[in-house]
Amino acid sequence: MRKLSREEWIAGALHALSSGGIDALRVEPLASELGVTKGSFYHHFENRRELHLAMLAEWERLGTEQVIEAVDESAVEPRERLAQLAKRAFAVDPMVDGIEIGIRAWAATDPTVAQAAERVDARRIEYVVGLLGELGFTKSVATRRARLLYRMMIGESTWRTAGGPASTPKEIRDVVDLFLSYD
Amino acid sequence: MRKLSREEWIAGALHALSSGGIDALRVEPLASELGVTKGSFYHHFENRRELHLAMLAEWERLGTEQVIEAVDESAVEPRERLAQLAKRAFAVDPMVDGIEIGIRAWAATDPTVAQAAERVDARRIEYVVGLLGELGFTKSVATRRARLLYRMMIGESTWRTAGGPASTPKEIRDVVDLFLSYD
DNA sequence: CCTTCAACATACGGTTGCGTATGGTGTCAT
DNA sequence: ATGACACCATACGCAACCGTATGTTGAAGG
Repeated sequence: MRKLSREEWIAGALHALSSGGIDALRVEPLASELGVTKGSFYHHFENRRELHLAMLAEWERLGTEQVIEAVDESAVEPRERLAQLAKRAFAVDPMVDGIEIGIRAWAATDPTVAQAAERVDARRIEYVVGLLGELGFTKSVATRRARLLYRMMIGESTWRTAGGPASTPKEIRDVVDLFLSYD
Repeated sequence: MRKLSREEWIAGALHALSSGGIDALRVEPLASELGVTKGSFYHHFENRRELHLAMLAEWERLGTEQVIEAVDESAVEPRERLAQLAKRAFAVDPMVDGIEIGIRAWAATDPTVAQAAERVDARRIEYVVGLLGELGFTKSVATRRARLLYRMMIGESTWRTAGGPASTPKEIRDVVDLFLSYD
């Protein structure tokens, strides 16, 4: 009899979300994939909603603080931190891409998810604005540029999920350079 | 007894896709929303798959040729045509946004959809590359810039669907200007 | 060794939705 | 008016899945 933790259920659920969307996340198939029955699920969670909220919280943590901390520790120069961030954001990881678009498609029908996505977006953009500020951009230009850059990063995720080829290193450099050119 | 055409079913299906994703597109609820029963559906379509393919074909048509024709007819100057395209791409239309992200989330699990999305993306980018070429960019720069711009447009759709605020006119102008600056 | 409890299995009722079979209704041409 | 046909309603069997109720197992503590 296999024993699972609540965290393993959440990880498995995020994997399911990534590869099939929130509606493909069904308790019984997921249990089957994890090698148990739904008896296990309803021991760890009240219902599907509770799992959904736990997934959302986990995504919010993984997609903001964890990334920001890693980038901050990678370099001191804002120019280099921006490059590191771009490298991460444009990194090919179908799992991460799938979760990202899965959450955003989900947000279209669930206000709670939409609010979480807005918080994540705001936090990420705020970080990029900070970097651009350190690089000498005015607040207003930095904000506009950060929003542009962020949209492009989301676009990259969405694009790759739909089967498109990833951006090349040359293209990524082009992005950063383009966004660092003054008005 | 209300009478529907096949086209009305497709339009209704695209609406359902837009507001709930492909998994929320169920025959019986959709029939109910259209004021008929599923007897009507199975008269016009063999099964759900046939509806899916019809939706895909309709999206492919609406999202490429129809837009390109409209833009081409709107102006002769490539600079103006690019502005028109940006205006359209960044226009706030929850229905269009929803369909776009719905298709792309769907593409993650259905190879046929992924292929259609790739065709659409290629066709759209090809058009932008043509515009940038007319503006004096070299083929390679034009291609890179077009891909950047296109990712940003997808990002805009995805962003808005998740509840984010639309780009302001000033931001849109900033995008076009930024992308027209030479290397 | 025996209790206890966390972790899981199993069985069940209820709902939703797919696809089929068959019957009804309005419209049009002959 | 009467077939013929396009369009739709209704009823059915079937499968997937949710959540609950209840039984089972294995390990840790006394």
